[in-house]
Amino acid sequence: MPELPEMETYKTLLNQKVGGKTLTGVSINREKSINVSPADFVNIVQNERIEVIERRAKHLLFHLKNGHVLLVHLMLGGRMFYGTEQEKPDRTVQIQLSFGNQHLYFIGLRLGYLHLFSEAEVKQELTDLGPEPLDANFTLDSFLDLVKNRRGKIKTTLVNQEFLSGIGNCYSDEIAWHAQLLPKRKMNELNDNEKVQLYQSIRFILQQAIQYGGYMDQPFFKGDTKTGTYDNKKYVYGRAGEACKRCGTSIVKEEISSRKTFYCKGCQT
DNA sequence: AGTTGAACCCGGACGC
DNA sequence: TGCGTCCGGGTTCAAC
Repeated sequence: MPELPEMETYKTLLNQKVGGKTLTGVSINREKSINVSPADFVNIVQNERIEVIERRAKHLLFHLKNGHVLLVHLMLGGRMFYGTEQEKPDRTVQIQLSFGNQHLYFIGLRLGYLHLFSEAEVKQELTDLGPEPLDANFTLDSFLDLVKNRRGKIKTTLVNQEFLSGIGNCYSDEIAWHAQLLPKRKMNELNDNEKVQLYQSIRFILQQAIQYGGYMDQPFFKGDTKTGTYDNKKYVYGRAGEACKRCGTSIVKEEISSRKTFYCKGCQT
């Protein structure tokens, strides 16, 4: 499931591919994926130019010239592909946005969606999100302040979108491993050094994952070599039974707060 | 404030 | 090849 680094990668590539382009066609194959009637959706979106694509947490915002915004959340299993009819993967397409003979395909949307809002409405939709962990304003001091009243586990706190936005199941494990902390440790039981380390690991892991194009291994377009190269860089997530890259101990998989969690018993404490 | 559990959704993996 | 069954998992919401 795409998290911050995956959406950041999509954002960069989308701006290159469709930023400034005009939507020539819209095809809605699954009405549940949108929040207005298909007719209204087409009326507002068709022949409109996409000015810029922005990311907020795990969402993407397609800003249209007419002031409307397409708010995308891929949730689980959702993905996008850009290319011609021939290049598109052999998968069910829920929504298709066309730019001449090139199309942006939304695939695997189940709980994921493409909602149409005004600028004011979209702002309202995103009000409950916590800070962006990679924002320049998100300093060590602001992190320590944020953590002050937290008593939950590292794992559940990191994936809480109201605490920090954009971190999901995969990167919370990667961050805890990098910080050498057990995911089930309580926030309020961390000492100052551990809190500082956690902050630094959040920034490091997310930045590194973006640099490697995230871990979604399906290409965004034909010939895409950027997307998904973090997949074989992963330290713990999905590596149960494999050797820890730091100490060699076998990585374990355990359910923590009803979430699949991976960590190393050898070097995380 | 934290935790748990259910509901949402359906493509695709799996079993026979 | 085909049919039935069940899983995954971010988010929301209710209950404790």
